Amino acid sequence: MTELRRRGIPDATVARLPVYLRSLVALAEAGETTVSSDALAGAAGVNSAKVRKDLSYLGSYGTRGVGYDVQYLVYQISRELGLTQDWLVVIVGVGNLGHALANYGGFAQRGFSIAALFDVDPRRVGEVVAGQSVRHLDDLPVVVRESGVSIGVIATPAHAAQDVADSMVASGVTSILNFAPVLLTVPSGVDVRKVDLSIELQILSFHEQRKSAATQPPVDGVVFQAASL
Amino acid sequence: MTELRRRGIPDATVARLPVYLRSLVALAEAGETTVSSDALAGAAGVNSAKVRKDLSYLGSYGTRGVGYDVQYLVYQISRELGLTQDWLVVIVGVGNLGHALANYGGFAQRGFSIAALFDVDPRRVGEVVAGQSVRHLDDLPVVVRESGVSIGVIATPAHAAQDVADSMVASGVTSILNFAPVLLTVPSGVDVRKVDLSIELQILSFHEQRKSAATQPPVDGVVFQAASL
DNA sequence: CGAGGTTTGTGCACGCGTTCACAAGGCGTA
DNA sequence: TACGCCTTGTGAACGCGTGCACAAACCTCG
Repeated sequence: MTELRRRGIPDATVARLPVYLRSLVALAEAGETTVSSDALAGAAGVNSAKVRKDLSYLGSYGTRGVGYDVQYLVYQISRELGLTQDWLVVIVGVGNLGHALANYGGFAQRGFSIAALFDVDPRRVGEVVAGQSVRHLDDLPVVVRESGVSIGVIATPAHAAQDVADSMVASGVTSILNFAPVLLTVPSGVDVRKVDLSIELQILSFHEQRKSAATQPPVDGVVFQAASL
Repeated sequence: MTELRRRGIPDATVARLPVYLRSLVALAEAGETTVSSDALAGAAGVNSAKVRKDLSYLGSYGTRGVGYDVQYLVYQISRELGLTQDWLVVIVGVGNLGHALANYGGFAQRGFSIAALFDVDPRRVGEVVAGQSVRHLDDLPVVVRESGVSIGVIATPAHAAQDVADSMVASGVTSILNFAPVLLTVPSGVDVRKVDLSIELQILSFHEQRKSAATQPPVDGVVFQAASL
């Protein structure tokens, strides 16, 4: 922790780097060689000051009066995000979501390789999904250890997620992407990111309700109420 | 705009309310009648001060020295999130992800009903998914208008997403949940939430890289060791 | 070579969210 | 009723992220 000056990249910035990266790749494919912070901001949906400040955390890779070299920036962001190396990923739970994830092209595209797929349902074990034969969850520790898998994706029902996470962590997985609607408990040093479809919809519902409430006055009395659970 | 005191609920709080709700429902099913902010905080994975401050935005629903009534809090949060009414949802794109979303039980469970599924692929139109016959995207405006659909889910490839969003907005959809890896442009008044699997993995990759960088010097010191910390 | 135009990099102020810490208030018991 | 215990509700301080505004730096053109 001595010269970790450059390592102080804010989480908010890290979360935006992949967005910049995607925009930059698109620009590169469109034949653009340089891009200004303003143009990149437009493509990424943020303002230009934020782009410049974010990129400044990586170093001074721009040229005043000109902008940023697209290819070079693609490389620098990729390197910072660790995308210059391949990461091995295991997916546990080959239901509808697991299928979708296994077949999702965006993984391989960014250097994430699916090392193996797992399930506990005997009817699914052996099934071929995305070119891989689904293995039984019991094999997870062996695969993770022997292949050096570091990232695990949990696409199981909620009740199974914690056990799967424990098994992953015990086998050596240090980053987990969790799609199950439960709070995972993991040791410090293990990163967990959560994607919860139901929560996203509920947040939309909140804003949607405010919109309709805005069009008509706030009636005090109990007008109508639906199922209160 | 006079007594809109209660309407100033911070976004960060809104994003946590569904998490509290889920914990509270679980507590209710476990037979708990009251819960302290500390216990709820433990279940939701936050600290108790945050729970109390968040809940205070809804009103003073707790009892000092006792805690919160579980059932009552479930009702209040549900009401605030707009979950006491049913929301109609359309899903566009019935690929792997669309299938997963259509079959995801978490939707109906919280009062979200799938009004219709759409795709443009003639081979998919007519297919029955989750009890619904997939319709052609051309029918979207009619369905949205006639049924009063307010929420749209986009599970299409990136290149089709903006057109779908435009069509949704033109038909009356005012909230969009977007799974396509593109920035959607919509008129003000329309809410968009984005879920991007690839970005989540890249964020994990960033942290994963920092871990490995921390255990060995910048040069080739191949001293690999298991989970420290 | 100098002037003008353009764009980066960043110091600074502002605002939001988090956390602390404690007064206010309810409940049970004697 | 009075006392002690417990938990809420919230004022206030702190820290992080955002956005502004501008100096520094680079390019082009005359």
